[in-house]
Parts: sequence; C-alpha cells; structure tokens
Amino acid sequence: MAAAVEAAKTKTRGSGTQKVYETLRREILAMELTPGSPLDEVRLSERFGMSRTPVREALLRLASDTLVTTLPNRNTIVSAINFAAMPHYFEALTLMYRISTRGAAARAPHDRAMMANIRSRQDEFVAAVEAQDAFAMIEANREFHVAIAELAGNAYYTGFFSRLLDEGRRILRLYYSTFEDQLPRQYVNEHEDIIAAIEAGDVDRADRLAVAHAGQIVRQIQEYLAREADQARALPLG
Amino acid sequence: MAAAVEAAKTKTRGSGTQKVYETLRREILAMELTPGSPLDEVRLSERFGMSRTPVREALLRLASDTLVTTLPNRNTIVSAINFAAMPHYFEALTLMYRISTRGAAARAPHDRAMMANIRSRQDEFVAAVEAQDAFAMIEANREFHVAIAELAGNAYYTGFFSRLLDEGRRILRLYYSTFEDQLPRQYVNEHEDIIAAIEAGDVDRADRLAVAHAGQIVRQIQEYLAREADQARALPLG
DNA sequence: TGAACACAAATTGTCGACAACCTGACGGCG
DNA sequence: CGCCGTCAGGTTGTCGACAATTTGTGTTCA
Repeated sequence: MAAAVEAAKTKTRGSGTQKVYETLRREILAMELTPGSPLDEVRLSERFGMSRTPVREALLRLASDTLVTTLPNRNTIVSAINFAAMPHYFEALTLMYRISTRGAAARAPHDRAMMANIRSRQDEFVAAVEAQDAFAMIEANREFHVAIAELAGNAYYTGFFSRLLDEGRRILRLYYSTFEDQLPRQYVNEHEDIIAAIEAGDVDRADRLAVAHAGQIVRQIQEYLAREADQARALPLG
Repeated sequence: MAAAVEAAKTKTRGSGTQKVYETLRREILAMELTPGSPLDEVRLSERFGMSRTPVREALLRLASDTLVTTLPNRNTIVSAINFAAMPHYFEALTLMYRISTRGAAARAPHDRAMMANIRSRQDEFVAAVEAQDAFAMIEANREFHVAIAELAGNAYYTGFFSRLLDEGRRILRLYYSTFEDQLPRQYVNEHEDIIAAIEAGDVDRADRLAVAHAGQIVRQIQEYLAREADQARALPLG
C-alpha cells in the first residue's frame, strides 16, 4: 500500500481541512473505507502531507455527520451501519420523499427555473445508469432528490433529507455492488414520472409516485438484506 | 466586565472542548450572546483559561449545529435568526410534533417504562412555569418533546426534532421575554392532554392534539412577531 | 477634496512538540 | 495455571509559536 503524499501543490489557506473532509467522506460513502476501519490522525496527516490539526478538524466534521465515531482518548473509526435501525431509516426516508415531492409539485408553477436543475440531475442519473457506474449513479440519485427538495424550498427539510440520503449511500453501495446489470432502469422511469407530476403541479400524484418510488427502493433493499441473511445462515462453519 | 478565568481546577483530559461547547451553546440559546456577536478565539481562550485549540474545536461543533457562522479567514459570529425562513421552520416543527406524538401513542402500549420519563419532564416543565423561569421552561419544553420522540423510537426523527427544537429556543426566548406573567399555563394543560392520548394509545387523538399544540405556539409567536413589526413601523425616526 | 496605494494591526489557519491516557505484553504472585 | 500489577509503545488532547490573510488607517497624488 503506497502511502504516498497525495496533496497537490495548490495549498490555498483554508483548503487543507476541506480536502481531507471531502476525500474521507467520499471514501467512506463509497465503502472504500469499511465500517470499523480505524482512522489514525498521524497516518492521515502523513498521507495528505499536512499537519494533524486540519486532519483533526476534518474528523470532527465527519463525526458531526455521524460518518465516523470518535472513541475518546482512543482512535476514531468509520461508523458502523446500523442494520437494526433500518426500518426506522426507511420510514424517515419515505416521509422525506413524500414531503419534498409534494412541496416541489406545489411550488413548480411559481418557480420554473429550478426545474432545469432537476432535469440535468436526472440526465446525470441516466448517464450513470447507462455507464453502469454504481457510485456515480448513487450520487446522481442523491442530487436528483436534493434538487427536488430545494425546489420545495424548505431548508430545514432539505438539510435533513440530505443527511438521510448520505447515510443511505453506504447501504445502496452494498446493494448495487451485488448485481452490475441494467436493473435500475426502472428507477429512471419512476424519476421521469415524478418530474412530470411536479411539472404539472399535481401534488397528489407526486405524493403517490413518491410513496411508490420509496416503497420500491425499500422493498428491493430489504430483499437484498434477506438474501444476505440467508447466505449467512447457510454458511458452512468449518 | 470581569473577563476572569472561569475554568475550575478539575481539568480532566477531554473536557476542555466540552466545557467551552456547552457554555457557549447555553449562552447562545439563552440569547446572552446576541446574533452577530463576534466570537474571538484568543479572547475565548483567555476567558476559559485554555489554549486556542479546544476553543476552536468547540466553535467547529457549534458551527455544525448552525449556532455560529464562521467567516473564512475572518472571525466567527453568532448565527443570525433567519426570520424569513420562519414559516418553513413552523411547518417542519409542526410535522415533527405530529410524527413524534403519533409514534409515541403507537408504541406506548408496548413500552410503559418511557412514560415515566415523559411524566418527569412534564413535572419539570410545570415547575419552571410556576417559578416563572423562562429559560428553564424552554429547556423543559424541549426535553418533554424529545422524550416523546424517544418513546416513538425513531432515532432519525429524534435527531432532526432535537435540532429543530434547539433552533427554536432562541425565538422562544425572545417571545417569552416580553411578558413574564402566567400565560403558558395553557401549554401545561395541552401537554397533559397529549400525555393522556399517548398513554391511551390513541394515535388519531394524539395527532390532533399535536396539530393543535403546534398551531397554538405558531400562532402566538406569529402574533408576537407582528407586534414587533408594528412597533418597528411606529418607531419615530429622529 | 477624493481616490488609490501601501502599510500596520489583528485574527485565523497551520505547524511541530509535549503531556496525558489507553492498550497490550511481560513478569510476579497466589 | 490463572490473576494482577507494572511497564513500554502508541495515540490522542493540548499547547505555544509562526505564517497567511483580511481589515482599517494613513499617506500620496490627481
């Protein structure tokens, strides 16, 4: 493992923390850093070619995102995925799908400008699906739904929804890594339907589509988890 | 203003950041530090009798709570209260009142233990009301509703709700500081009704009470804001 | 008089070093 | 053989100092 210095020459003043934060965040969400992995401050500072201070600040920000867990006076580790809380997660996610989609449909007639943003996010999503790039697809999916929430216009909802979608990215990463075929084309169509409902300002239809979309995702992931559990039970021990 | 060293002799290792964080957080929420006040790292470090490092970490945590805003390469200030976003705030708050109260009513029959927690929070709320202690009352109100959310059992909702209630504490502080009489006895009764509905496991009634309770608070604060605006308009200029 | 430039003061971002604390291994004792 | 205390290694929490950047002031010139 080549622990080389990754830092570029461009070291503008406030960007040390930012760089570490964004890099680690991406690696955690992409599951390159598996849950439980220790994050050593001095090793990270060596890797990024900077002092421990900006590394520490980045870890603090990640901790407030609940992406890492700091054991006091010990090391900090990548947070575990809480499978027990999964039903609660899906419940909250479904609610925010509904809230944001409803809100967007209600505001769409008064704010056509942001529709373009949603459209381009959807285009990115389609491109990622066709490229079979799981990470890009998950990211584009997040941006798509955040764009809808932003059209809805309630910053409190948008912030909460963003956090939820980020937390879910690790689960989705597990899920999508199992089959690399063209399955999620279904989601593309559902996204298109949602866009149409929002554009038409049809709140009720947008709501129904959001429920269906969330239910679809939840069901697929739960089936995936059930398969995993079956495999674990069938594991020959010794 | 005696900027004396407040730190006690007890300096257990990890408690420097914690102390600064909790103290500043309390002072911000109590509006002792008014929005826009500059928070100078070296002045804070002198006040708390410690280095700039733990102060910095406390400010970072406060920033992730959106209680302070850091201007890059400049100082950090106490975040402004976003009056423009107030309707959105009330909308989110109402939703979380409903979600948590419904969830608590649904789970109450299966988990009687946590009802005692809610009860004692309500007792603290009553005590604060009778003592006419606005700060204690606001804090007890927050704990009361968080306890309900904890009974509901969805940690994602509880976290979001807690953040909302904290953000609202500053507005409530403004609101309650205008009349120091026995007004909020009404809220005591509404809390009692909510407890009864939860205890009875009556989800629909709990929901209706939550809507009414939220509507009550929202209306009172909006009336207060309207009065403020009138005063501002009636201000003789020069 | 007013505007642009340069400089000084103050504040933050970063660094390297030290001290406190936890973990695990080793050895002594029952 | 097992348990407990001691000690060494390593990691974090804190410190003081330096460098980069911004802000405000003063000076000069048109």
